Amino acid sequence: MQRFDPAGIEAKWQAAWEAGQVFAARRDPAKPKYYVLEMFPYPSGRIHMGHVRNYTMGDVVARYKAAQGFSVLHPMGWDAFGMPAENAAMERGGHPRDWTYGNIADMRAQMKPLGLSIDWTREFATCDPEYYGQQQAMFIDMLEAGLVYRKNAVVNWDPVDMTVLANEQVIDGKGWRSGAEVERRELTQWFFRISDYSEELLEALDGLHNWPEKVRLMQRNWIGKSRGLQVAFSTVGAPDGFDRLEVYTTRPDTLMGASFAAISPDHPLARHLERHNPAVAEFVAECRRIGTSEEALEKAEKRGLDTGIRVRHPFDNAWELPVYIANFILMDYGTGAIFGCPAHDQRDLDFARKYDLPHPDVFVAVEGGQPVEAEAFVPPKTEPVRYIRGFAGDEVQTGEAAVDAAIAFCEANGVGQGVTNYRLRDWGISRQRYWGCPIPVVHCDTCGVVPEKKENLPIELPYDVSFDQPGNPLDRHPTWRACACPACGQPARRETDTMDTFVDSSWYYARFTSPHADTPTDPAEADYWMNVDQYIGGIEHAILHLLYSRFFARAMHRTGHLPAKAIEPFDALFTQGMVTHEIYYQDVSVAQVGNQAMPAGTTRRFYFFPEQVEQAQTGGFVEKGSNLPVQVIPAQKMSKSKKNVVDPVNIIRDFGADTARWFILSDSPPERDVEWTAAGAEAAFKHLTRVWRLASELAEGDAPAGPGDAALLKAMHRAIHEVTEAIDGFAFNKAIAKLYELTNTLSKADAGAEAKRQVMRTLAQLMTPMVPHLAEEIWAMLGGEGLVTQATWPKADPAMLVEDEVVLPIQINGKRRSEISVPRDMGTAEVEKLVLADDTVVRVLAGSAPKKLIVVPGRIVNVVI
RNA sequence: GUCCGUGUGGCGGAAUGGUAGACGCAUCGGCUUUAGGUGCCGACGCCGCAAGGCGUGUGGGUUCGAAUCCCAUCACGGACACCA
Repeated sequence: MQRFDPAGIEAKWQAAWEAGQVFAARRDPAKPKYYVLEMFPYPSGRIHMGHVRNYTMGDVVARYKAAQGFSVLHPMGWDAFGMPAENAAMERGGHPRDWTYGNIADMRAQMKPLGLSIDWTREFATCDPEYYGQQQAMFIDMLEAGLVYRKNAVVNWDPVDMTVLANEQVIDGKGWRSGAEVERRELTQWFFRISDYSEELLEALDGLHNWPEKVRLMQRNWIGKSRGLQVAFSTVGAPDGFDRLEVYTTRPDTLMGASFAAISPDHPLARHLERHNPAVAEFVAECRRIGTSEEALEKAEKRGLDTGIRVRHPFDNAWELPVYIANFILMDYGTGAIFGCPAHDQRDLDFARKYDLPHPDVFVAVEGGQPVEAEAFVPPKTEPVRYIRGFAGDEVQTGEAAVDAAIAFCEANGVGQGVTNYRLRDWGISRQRYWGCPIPVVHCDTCGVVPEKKENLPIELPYDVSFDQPGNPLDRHPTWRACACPACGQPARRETDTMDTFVDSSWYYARFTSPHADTPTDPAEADYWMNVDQYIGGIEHAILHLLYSRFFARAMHRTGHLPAKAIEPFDALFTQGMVTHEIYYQDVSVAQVGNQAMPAGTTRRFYFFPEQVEQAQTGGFVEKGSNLPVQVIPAQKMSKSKKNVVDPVNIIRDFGADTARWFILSDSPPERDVEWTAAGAEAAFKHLTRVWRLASELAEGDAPAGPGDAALLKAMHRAIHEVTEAIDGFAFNKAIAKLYELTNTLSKADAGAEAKRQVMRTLAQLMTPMVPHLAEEIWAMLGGEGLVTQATWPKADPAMLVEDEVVLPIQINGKRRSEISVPRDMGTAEVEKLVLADDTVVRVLAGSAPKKLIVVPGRIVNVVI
């Protein structure tokens, strides 16, 4: 007999699919459509197991929907702009464009052997001028629609490299290359008015029923709608023009517990003081060294500087509070100024302790008033508390009601007004980098900032740039900046900032519907294919990418590039877990590092790739060859620096794509992390080999009927039902478990060859979404018609799914002690009679009657004694 | 620090208010094979000779009944706006 030969089988069937153009998406008004999309990859150069997992899941859905009669769109492209290409150019020479397109070619070649049902004719990269030219056109439309504007914003500035740093490039407040202390610097930048859509983006979340609840919750918190009070404090001893300080608070009920006010280092008052007071200048400069990320600000030690300025409490002119500049106040949230209530806010309390400020209580717990000691008393907003310094005397209220009352009271007394505030900030898209989509505007001395004419698009990146010095090569280019003003025709200069790569990925899903149209989208195509019916990707994109895409779809609708139904572009979202692997290492003692002697006991850690180690007889792992033991760290996300990576190319070479697909789907639920293990991959291969062998044997057998035909067919219908249900519910691991069961049942069945062949063909159909090559091979072996890829999904016969007898477990006080077998539809009274006659029940009751007898028909019985 | 998740045998997991551990891996026993890191058959949560008891991170609660719902707590992971 022949051997199972995945390499031969896979090449053969991929060629057959290609020849039949089986995966070309066709607009067919007679059919329902289904658009499956996986988050497109960044072309780093190699595919990794995370890609294999993501695209295999999408492929299961795409193939399953096609079998159910949908006209399926399943495209692939490349998120191709970004910093790694520039870093590669700086480190190894070469050009970002060559590096990127080279990587795309490599990755496409690595991906194709997976046998994904992708329509490759729609492929594009975001760095194709054809793509980013349309993006520039939309930028101009958005500018004209008032969705784009310029304002000053802070960036991380590396004073040695003289370049802007991404947050990722700031490590412990220092530039990653230069090691210099990072400064904050203000630049004029381009922004999208996403905050205009705060309320709409928030409300529309309620309609996204097929998104994970956790993602909707994260977006809700990110948008951060809050109702609060904006209140003006009058100042004492402030410079001219600063006689009032506007403060925003979400807890106006604690206004009577104020003990200080604090402003952001970027607040106009701080800016003013900075110019006139060296102590303030020094402190503010120190604050700016923390960087721009919210995370860094929150984690930094809370510090403040007393400005000497005082503000009067709005309810008591004689009550003065000191004004601090504090490093933890964000200029972008509220008014950039707060009042501190240490008694009821932990951060304020820490601050008050540090600077020896009072902390008067406003409320106490209803039962047993608790004084503020080590911790601030912060009850949830819904818990009632007794106000001891409220606006209306002693009263018991929840925080929520007290906030409303406080706002009403302040408004009535002319002290401030209730305002709704959002945490969501406008989207800054300017990047001072080369490898991105040029922002299509022109700076003219006469006309100011003018959008480029659409007929001049795309504004293409120049190829002749150098990366031998830091900063944006577009700024240094000898000729690229020079252009004519689109308004007056006089000599003018191009904008040299490029767009955030998140812009590129905010509309690629729409472009896939008409990838080569000479407008951003083709209305007929977009109308047919949108929305994405199922979007699949990593949870790390839960907020930014998905929120930006939701905004961008609305902007595209407003500028006429998408139909109204597409303003929520992703009908269903699935967030997959990561692929992890154990880490192998040895700690080796070293006497010296470089030419420096190290103290005794100093060790260096060396990591090993999985293929460099093997399991020893003792159960531990050893390095191949040397047989020296290696230590093992439990599985973590695959990462090159820890060498816990497995190259999909090697797995496909050794076992075939079907094995890689089968294993990565089988071992964990899709939303959770999956650990790649060599043993698991081998087991998957063995199972597929077994299925193939079973099919080969059946292909040759004769066809007498057998006594077990009926039972086998019943098992088949049950499997059809269960596998279909599991795939619908994105439970691919369960679908595979059911396929194992059917395989086992089939191989042991006491049935005739004809029935077995029928079940094997159905098994092949059910396996098609996961292991399409093996399924085609079996289908062909057993005389299936055409390609199994194009066969209609099998249907379970409902009559075959019902069991006549059911086993009812009998619990005694909730613990299972016995069971009875009864006809499926037996009445409760009769079941009770049988239960009370059960040996175990009789013995335990010992003559007395049960306190209660609960019968859940068809499920369970509980006897309470 | 803030927001959001996850936690079940030796391991991945199944069961989402009703028999905890489906299915797979590992392990152990048996059979086949010239041989096998092959194939097939069987056992397999923990304690216990057994009867039986215990058991879903930890502590409490709701319920006839809790892995599942609620409260608290611990551990691990993701996001934090210029990584993609």
